[in-house]
Amino acid sequence: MNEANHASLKNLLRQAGLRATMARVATLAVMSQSSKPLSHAEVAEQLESFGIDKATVYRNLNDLAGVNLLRRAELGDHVWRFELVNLETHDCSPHPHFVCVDCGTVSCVDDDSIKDVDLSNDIGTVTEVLFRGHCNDC
Amino acid sequence: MNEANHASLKNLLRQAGLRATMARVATLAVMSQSSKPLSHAEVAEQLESFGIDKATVYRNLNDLAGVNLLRRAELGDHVWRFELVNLETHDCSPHPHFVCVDCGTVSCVDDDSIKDVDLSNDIGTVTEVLFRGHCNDC
DNA sequence: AACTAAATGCAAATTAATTGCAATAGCATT
DNA sequence: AATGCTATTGCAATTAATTTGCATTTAGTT
Repeated sequence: MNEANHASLKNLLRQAGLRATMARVATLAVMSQSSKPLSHAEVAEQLESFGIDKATVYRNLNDLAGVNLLRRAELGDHVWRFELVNLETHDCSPHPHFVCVDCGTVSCVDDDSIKDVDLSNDIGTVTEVLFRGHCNDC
Repeated sequence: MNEANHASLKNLLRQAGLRATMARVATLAVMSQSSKPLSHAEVAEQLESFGIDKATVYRNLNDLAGVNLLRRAELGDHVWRFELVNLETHDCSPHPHFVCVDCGTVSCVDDDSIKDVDLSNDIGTVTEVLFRGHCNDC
């Protein structure tokens, strides 16, 4: 990570009302480099090599989700996953996810054809759309 | 529970390819008397007074879900909930489900407009479509 | 009634997530 | 740059949900 990014991540944290600690900047950095939602454990694994404790990672992921820098999602496998909220658009609206039942990998589904679905049922208000199946790698 | 019910629950189990044990019949009986999805713990609590161990309840709930007598759902609070599948009305062909994160009730979504979605992504093969949200009653 | 595989009870193990507390590190202020 | 206050961290221990190992029991068959 370069200086500029580091500084901007610190600013993001401060603007959100959190102290810009090394562990939080590192957590945000990991999250911003991932294209898919990550579990607590996956983030912790990456950060433990920097000497950051997993309890700290857990607390920080929750803290960051608490100020809407991250989105916390439960994709049906009993593991919390986090993904970076789009910082430019600050678009907190969730998008569909695809969970592979074989390998557990989670992908974001950005296909526009799927987005309309959200509104087309008469049972209630849909807040989350989840697809399960076998990913192309499995 | 009367004789007739008891016998029919046993038949249900045998037809599904499971042994009709006392613990399983009792589990099905509890489930069939509930109008809401129940957690493992809630079912276990009721059955422990009959001397049925909670590990057995956990195993049986999963077994029953495995043969589609129950449906297992996850509402976002990290607790599995089980619901009796309505045998008369539940169409076993795959269709989307809607889970209310407030009351836990699972509804079948039959809206045709949703069915095409399954094929329209390029991440993998979708086998299950799940919507989460707030139902009209909540 | 006897047999055999499946199911059970009990206890212990896993896994994910959280918490208590003393030590440490941000950051505002001097 | 040093000071002080509080939030944050590291570490270990805990909780909660779920699962597993294994000896014993039981359902369904012969």
